[in-house]
Amino acid sequence: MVKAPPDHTPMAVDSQESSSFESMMPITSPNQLPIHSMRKKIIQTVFTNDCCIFLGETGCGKTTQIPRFLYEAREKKFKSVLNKKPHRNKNLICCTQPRRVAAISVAERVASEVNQKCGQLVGYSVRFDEAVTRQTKIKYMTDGMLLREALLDPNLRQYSIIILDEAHERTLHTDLLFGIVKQALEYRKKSKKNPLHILVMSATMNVDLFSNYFNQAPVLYLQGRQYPIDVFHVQESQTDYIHASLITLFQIHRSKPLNEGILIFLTGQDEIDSTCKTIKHIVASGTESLEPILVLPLYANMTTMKQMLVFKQTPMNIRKVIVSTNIGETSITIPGIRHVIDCGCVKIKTFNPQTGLELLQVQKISQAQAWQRTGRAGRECPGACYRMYTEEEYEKLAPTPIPELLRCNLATAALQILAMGITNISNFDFVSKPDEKSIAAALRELIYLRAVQASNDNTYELTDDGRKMACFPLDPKLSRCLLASSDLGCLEEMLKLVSIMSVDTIFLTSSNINEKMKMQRQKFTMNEGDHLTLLNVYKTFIANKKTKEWCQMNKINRRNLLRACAIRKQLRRICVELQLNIKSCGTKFSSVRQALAHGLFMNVAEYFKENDYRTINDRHIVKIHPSSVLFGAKPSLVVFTELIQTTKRFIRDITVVEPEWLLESNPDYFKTRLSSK
DNA sequence: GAGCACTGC
Repeated sequence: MVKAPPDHTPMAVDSQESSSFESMMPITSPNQLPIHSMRKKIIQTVFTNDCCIFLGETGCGKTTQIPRFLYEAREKKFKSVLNKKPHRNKNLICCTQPRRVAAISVAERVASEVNQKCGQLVGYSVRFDEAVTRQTKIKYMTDGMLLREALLDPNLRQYSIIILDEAHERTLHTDLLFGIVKQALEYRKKSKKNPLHILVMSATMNVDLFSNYFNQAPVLYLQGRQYPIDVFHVQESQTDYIHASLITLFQIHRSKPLNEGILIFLTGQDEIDSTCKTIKHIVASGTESLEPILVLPLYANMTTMKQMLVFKQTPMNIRKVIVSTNIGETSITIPGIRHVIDCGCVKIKTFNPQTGLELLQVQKISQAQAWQRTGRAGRECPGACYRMYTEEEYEKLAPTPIPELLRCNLATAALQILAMGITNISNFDFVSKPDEKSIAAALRELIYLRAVQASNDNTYELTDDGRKMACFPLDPKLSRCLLASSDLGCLEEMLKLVSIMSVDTIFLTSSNINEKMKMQRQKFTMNEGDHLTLLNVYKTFIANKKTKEWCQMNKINRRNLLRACAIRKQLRRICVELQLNIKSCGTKFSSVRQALAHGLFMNVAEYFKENDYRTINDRHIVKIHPSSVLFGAKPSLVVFTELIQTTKRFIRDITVVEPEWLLESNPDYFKTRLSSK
């Protein structure tokens, strides 16, 4: 059953998979896909095994075609044997995706291929959006959505086939699902009715890891359709990848036809904005007569309108150059790209459980990521990739990125695992097991938050509050804030605040942030700190009918604020279900700050000296982030949402608190820690 | 007086 892996040649990619924007591209008839020649083998492998692994690069059509194959094969079998269809709304086939847009757009595509509307036979389910009816048999969903369902039914009984797609990305949710579906598989095998089949789909890496995890599950290799991509490495190691990228860019620009688009991968907003400026400057300076270039930045914290510019067709006599973060790696597919320039680096957040510090830093990419970037050059036709690192340097890169589960705070994951009735986290069957210290740190945090209590033998159980906290799609610290605000009579305010804290920054930032903009911002400033300031923005946004004009005038990211509104609605519904005390405190904001202190009491810093603060928990010396409204002020005691190290250690989103609040809410914790009093 | 990558429930 196992075939030899294909050569690791440049990947081929087409428009069959991922991203909502691809519907703009010409659709290839699915019958042309090479995967159809393997149909029989695919069906046989899935139905004769509990679990199997399919490997295939993007573009082999596995995401769109395989669920359909399996559905059709099963229908045929049922019709011939029983002459009737399986039960309604059971025996679903689901296929998980790490991203919402992928789940939705693939579902829409497959629905149209069977000449139906989305939500009939083929549907999707993502947060805030669902197209599923009683007729639905094939359901595309985000991995996080299936994880939510697993909290209600850990055995996932409405599914007969579960496909974990894009498993190589090793997202937190997919990794947790590995353990959950494995357990469900064993349970359903024992119960002997309603058998479950698991299918893991991945790019060509981690084969042994996945196969071994599922007791030597068989592996099937799927051939992709390949557009060749030429890969070039620099001859000598580069110290300045931006400079190297610029030189490469202009070499391509001088020698290649203008209709061939160029995609440059860099690491962050500042770097991208300044590089775009430099490119424009070089072209405009006219020291060398160059053909015109349209330079467009691309990163997540831009308005949707600005992001959409990269999809626009460029006139024939202008070169399109996109300078992007790794949002351009998987999330957004840009048409017309023939050349990729890869700086070899990525900005990534890591968490150190020992120190509780989050680090946001530039790191080298993995080999897998290098190929993912390379693949972006050949989505429509042959292309080229220019790597700003030597071949030797490439060989030294880690083969795959570190799974998210191994580099994040595990508190939320631990709470979810406990909520599914698994009392010993260390016994949870992780694909890649996190450090015992990380698990211990997460449990300690949950105990402090009174979500969990230790019973004997290394086992833990949820408290009543913990069960409630697990219902919220939030960091447990924020769930605690909600419960506290219910007691303090300010849940309405906290719902708004927690929702804003769940989205990216609502302020538009750019390098040309001017004084006028700062003045606009100051209108919202509350002296008690950033949290009440954010709440103020939210309220003013609502009072101004959520209009685009108001957002533009105040340099507010409307997309993120609207998202916060949707989150608030969802959280409020959960509060109603949990019968919390939904009240407003009016203008008595001190209760909001007190409720914040109840959830964020592990994030407290006291004034130390000059511009330095010291955290109560681990005695780190930190500074107030310049984006804070309290920057420059020196309150003696604050709580903060986030402690992150970039160039320095910063605390972000800060509120002034009173020592009494802390002592009253968690006397044991603070008795020994607070130096004042 | 610095400047946050990307997902997801």
